[in-house]
Amino acid sequence: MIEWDRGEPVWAEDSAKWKQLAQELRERIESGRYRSRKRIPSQRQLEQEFGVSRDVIRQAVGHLVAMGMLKIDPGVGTSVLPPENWRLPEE
Amino acid sequence: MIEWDRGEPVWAEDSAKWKQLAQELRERIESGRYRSRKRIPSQRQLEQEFGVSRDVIRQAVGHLVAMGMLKIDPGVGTSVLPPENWRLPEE
DNA sequence: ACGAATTTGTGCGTATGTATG
DNA sequence: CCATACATACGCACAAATTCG
Repeated sequence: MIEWDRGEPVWAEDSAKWKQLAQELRERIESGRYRSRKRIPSQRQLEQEFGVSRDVIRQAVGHLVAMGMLKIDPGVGTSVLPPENWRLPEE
Repeated sequence: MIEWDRGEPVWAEDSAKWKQLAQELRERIESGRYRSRKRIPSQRQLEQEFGVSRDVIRQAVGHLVAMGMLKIDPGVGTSVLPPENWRLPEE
C-alpha cells in the first residue's frame, strides 16, 4: 500500500505521486493480484482507493501502457497484458 | 508592516524583500485578515499585489510554513493553520 | 431503436514544485 | 531578485465508446 504525506512535503523529497502509483500498480500486476487478461479497477475506482486525482491515475496507467503491461479499451476498461507483451525499459 | 504609495509597495532598504513580506503575511494571519483554516491568495495573486517575483513569495511562504503558520496543498492552495500549530522560533 | 450507466478521452482553469538563465 | 518554462497535481465538465436492459 502507499502512504502519502497529505498536506505535508510533497513529491519534492521522493518521486511524484504518479510514479509511486505506477510502481504500486506494477507490483499488483507482477504479483498476480491484477491477473493477466483481466480488467483492473476503473480510473474512478482507483481515484477513490488511492485518494489522488485522475491526472495521477492516468499518468501512472499511461506509463504502464507504454511498458506494454496494460491495455486500454475506451468505453470498456483497462486490462492486464500477458508478460510476453511487456517491454520493460528498465529503470 | 509594508508601506504603500499610490498602490505600490515601498520596500525597506535594509531588509530582504522576502523577510518583509513574511512579516506582512504573519501580521495578516495574526490579525485574522487571513483566517484560520482558510486559504490565502495564490502565489500568483500575491505576486500581483506586492509586485514581486514568485521567488520572493515562495521564500516568505516557506518561512511561515516552517513556523507552522501556513500549510501548502499542492494543486490546491495554501491555508492558515490554527495557532496551536505554530512554533515560533523567536526573533 | 432507444436510453441509461459505465469507462475512458479530452480540454480547461488553477495552484504549487522544480529548473534554468 | 526577476522572468520564464515546464512538471506535477487537483477539480470539473463534457464528449466518445461500449455495454446492458
